[in-house]
Amino acid sequence: MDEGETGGAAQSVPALRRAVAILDHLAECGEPISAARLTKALGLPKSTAHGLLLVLVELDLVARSPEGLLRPGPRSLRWSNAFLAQSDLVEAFRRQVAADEHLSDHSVTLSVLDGADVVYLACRNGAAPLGITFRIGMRLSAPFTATGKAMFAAMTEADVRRAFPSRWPDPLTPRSVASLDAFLKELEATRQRGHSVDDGQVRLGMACVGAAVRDAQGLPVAGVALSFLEAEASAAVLDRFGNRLRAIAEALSRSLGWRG
Amino acid sequence: MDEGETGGAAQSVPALRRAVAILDHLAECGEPISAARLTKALGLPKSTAHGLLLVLVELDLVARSPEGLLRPGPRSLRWSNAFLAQSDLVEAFRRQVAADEHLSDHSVTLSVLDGADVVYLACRNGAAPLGITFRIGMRLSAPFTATGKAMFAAMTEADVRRAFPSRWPDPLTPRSVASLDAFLKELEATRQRGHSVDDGQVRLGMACVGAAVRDAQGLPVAGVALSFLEAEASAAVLDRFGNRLRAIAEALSRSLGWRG
DNA sequence: TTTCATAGTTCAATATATTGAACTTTGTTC
DNA sequence: GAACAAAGTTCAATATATTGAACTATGAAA
Repeated sequence: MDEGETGGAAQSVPALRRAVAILDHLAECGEPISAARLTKALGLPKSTAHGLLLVLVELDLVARSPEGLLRPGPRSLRWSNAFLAQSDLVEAFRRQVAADEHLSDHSVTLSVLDGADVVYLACRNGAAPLGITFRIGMRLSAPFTATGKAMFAAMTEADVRRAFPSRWPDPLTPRSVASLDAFLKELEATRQRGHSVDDGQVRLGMACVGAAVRDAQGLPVAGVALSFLEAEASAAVLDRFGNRLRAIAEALSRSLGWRG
Repeated sequence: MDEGETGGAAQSVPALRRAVAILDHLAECGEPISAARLTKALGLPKSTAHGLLLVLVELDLVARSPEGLLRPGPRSLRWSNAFLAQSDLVEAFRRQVAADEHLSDHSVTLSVLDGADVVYLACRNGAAPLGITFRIGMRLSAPFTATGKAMFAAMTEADVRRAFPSRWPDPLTPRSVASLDAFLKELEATRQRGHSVDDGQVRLGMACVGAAVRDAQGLPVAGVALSFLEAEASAAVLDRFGNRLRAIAEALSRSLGWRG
């Protein structure tokens, strides 16, 4: 999901770009925000924002409270549901997870990289009170997650460096890997081990193992992970489930045409 | 989620409206489609569609395959996740379902009405092989679903008739209620019974009970339902869980400010 | 290979969206 | 209640998006 180039004649469609910027901002904000704050934050002319927001509200992309506060509306649900329904990867993951009884008590997730974040595309939450519930569409800083680590471990160092051109993401816990250099060392260990490990980098008390899913060209296009309470995550357990996960990742990779 | 009015000065923002129409069509289509077919289906000028699609692809709202086929892209995930994260109703449902051990083996769903469909906002799928997996964002014709029946039973006959001005939705199974008049009779039975019942109208072999969630004004804003294999859905079971569900719907309604 | 139809791409004249400025409404302070 | 600042709304001149027509590329049929 790179910042793509338009190719050929440059197209602008500024209304659409601004609508997307508005929706992204509302999503990142995490709480309702006034039109004035939104307009200032995005540097839009008042009139433009006014017109755009009227239509965004009409189209159910934005919801306006009686007090005039704005938050995302429900329209995007139909598109995101359609995206997931038409994803071969998600379908393969859902099938694989439904069929695997070894994983039944644990949280299993599938995510992809989007810039410096992972985005969760499918989640099967287990019963353990991890203190975190994975949600489809949820984003986390990639270097701290088992899925992110697994995907980056399958890339060149140059590609990893390119993903983090400026400041390192804010840590999620005191255990979150603190720098790019330390991250590169972890990735080497991940490659040696065959699967990735998050030992409390996303959430204290939670441990995860992860593995990368590859496409037909061998590029890492997704990561799968399994999460545990830290108390049950002995080295033997992590290894056992790490291997299980690698097998799943391989099965998914093969369904995407990988022939490694 | 009515077709809202713009209020005040009419705003057009046609690029945005057309982008939304494109995304809706891709979502409804259910499979990848060529730009030419999409353009013809929506009656757009070729040039306009061309430009819009270039930008939609650039913004990750649409994905284009190497063969030029179009399908929804991943961008909407962040907005739909934000919408769900900021919904008091969804939050209350998630909390309620997580806390209720009576429901643990069954599929529990929360949906809202959108025109003649219900849209699922939250789903906790159980272990039973219902032959259907509820997904967030998924839509079904409302009259056949337990949640739809529950919501319509809490409306006036005029409002129900207004929701179905033209042809009756295509049945999902041979048991799907066949007409508006038959539906109105079902709604009367639902009101008498206190909860709704779908006895194979969505999927043969699956039975559901449902109840409506009301807002502070007493209007039905959502429905909750519990699904079973038909083989386990004796009248006693349906009644027991119907009552359980009504209690859940009441708790949710109260969290939305209902004081009935 | 040629022909033809369809799909995709480019471009500038025309249509209309954008937005600065003015106005109105709302909320706060004195 | 008056004064003031900020938020929200309107409107037409200006900027630019839209799109018909022309062109290019692709695929199928003969």
